[in-house]
Amino acid sequence: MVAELEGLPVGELADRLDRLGGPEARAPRPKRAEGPELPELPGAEPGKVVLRLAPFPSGGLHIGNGRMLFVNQQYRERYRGRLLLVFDDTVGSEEKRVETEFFEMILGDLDLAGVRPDAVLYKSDRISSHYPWARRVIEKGGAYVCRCPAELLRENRLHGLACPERAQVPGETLVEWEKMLDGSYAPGAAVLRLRTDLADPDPAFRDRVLFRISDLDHPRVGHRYRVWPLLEFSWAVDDVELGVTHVLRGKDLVMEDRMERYLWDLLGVQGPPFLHWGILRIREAKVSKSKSYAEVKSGLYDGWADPRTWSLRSLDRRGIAMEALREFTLSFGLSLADIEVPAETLYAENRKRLDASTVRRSFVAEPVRVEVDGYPFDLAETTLANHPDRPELGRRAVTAGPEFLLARTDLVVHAGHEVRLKDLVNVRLPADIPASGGSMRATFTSRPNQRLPRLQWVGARDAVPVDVLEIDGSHRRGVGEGALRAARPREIFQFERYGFVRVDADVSPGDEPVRVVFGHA
RNA sequence: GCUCCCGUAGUCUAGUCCGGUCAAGGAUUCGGGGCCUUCGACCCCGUAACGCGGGUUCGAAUCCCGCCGGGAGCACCA
Repeated sequence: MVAELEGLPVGELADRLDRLGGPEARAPRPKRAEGPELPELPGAEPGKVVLRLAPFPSGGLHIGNGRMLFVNQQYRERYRGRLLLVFDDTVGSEEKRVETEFFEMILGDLDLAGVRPDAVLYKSDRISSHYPWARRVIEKGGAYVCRCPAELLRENRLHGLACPERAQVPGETLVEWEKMLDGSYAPGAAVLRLRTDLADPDPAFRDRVLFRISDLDHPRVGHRYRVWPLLEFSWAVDDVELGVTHVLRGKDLVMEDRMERYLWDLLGVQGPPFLHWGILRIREAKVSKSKSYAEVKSGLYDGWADPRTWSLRSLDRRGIAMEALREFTLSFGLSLADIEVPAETLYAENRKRLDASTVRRSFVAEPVRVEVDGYPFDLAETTLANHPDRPELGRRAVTAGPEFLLARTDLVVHAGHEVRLKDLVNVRLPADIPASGGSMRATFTSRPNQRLPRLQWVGARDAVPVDVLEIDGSHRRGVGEGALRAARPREIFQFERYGFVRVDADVSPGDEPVRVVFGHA
């Protein structure tokens, strides 16, 4: 019997089942719900969770930082925990410098994102408390002072070779460590290295550097310290001293987990567990932080809110709600896979929020002037609904014909055919369409609504120039209906058949052109 | 090269730890239809996936082995 059934197509099997047990045997399967949002944190107790955000102040926050922001925020809310903002402002390097303006900027970005930390701390204030930990590690024989040049150190690490100083006993190391601190060594002349295992299969983990000497001027603490901890060591200290209960960070930092744990084991202290997520990229956002930085600094970009930066503030400027960004970001869970997502997914999330509440306006890009012969005199003006499905959003009066501005691209597509000026009248277009900025004539045909291609129009007598800043940083010139003269800063509109736009924050009523930023279709 | 991580439809994701209820769910995209005087929204329908090869098992997306593919790390940056 079984053998007979095997190999039958599914449909056939279903038929036989129906004959055997009827519909009862094939009850519709219950729909499974969507999965839970984020997994529980190991050992998390409500009210006792302490999380930390650790941005490096070398630029504004961008869309890629969103995951760190919203995941931490989400858990903080779930467990009613504390969220510490700890600026990871050790000196950095020549290429990666701490800059004063970014402390304020990041605070602003967090506020924009709706993330309000319970405390704001600076790593640069905590350096002196890292020194005793260094001593303890040295005393345990866990570290040595290495005077190899950086390149040699790197080379040796790759080949698993020890440098002569690796043989130091703690007493000797302590002496050398003091010399590092008292200025006997120049920057680059000596470092404190962890003693792991040079045969460790992971070359990245072999005798990593714990402290180095730098005399870069720090914007907050100046030259107060010349011996600076590296990220892994500083967090091994601070995650414990600040009472952090869970470390949630991107998987680019997994090796740092191992470093922290190694140090904790060495010193016999207990540290928090780590959770990671993979790298999230937006397909359209080829964000290179250093490129954005350079372009903003050089003035090529329109500041940190330039759409090309994909910074949080640029998304806000485009009318993308941080709440939509949060939903979007959280929808990826804590997957460790590296993913690339089209921006459309974010736009879809935003559109859901915007569509119902956003009023419609008429806008035409790169217009051609069209005079309609035989246009009805009584239709010099009309009123239009602010929203097609929501009468409660009201109506506005608009100036109509006989002179219109229409998009050249629309005209070209329908040249020689009859079209409908949306919500107004039907006209026949000639075969020849002039360049944008030119003028032409069309012929009125009828008034009733017909199933004709619909064209967006702006009445020429009351048109207002509009400048749309596009996502690629270019500016598109066009005209909008007169009602846009009253546009308020940061107001969001849907330009019908064009997309959602947001009025720039520094626009005053009456400004021409009206400057708006394109959000998405 | 070495180490670690990851491979479910076009793109994300749920399911994988604890094998059967997965004839694989959701989102987005795409296609078709409906409705509305937007190419938008909404409603309905549809296309479409367990990387490959072995093994264990009555039974594998799930466990084991091998391969292939992708990513990250190997800084005196964070």
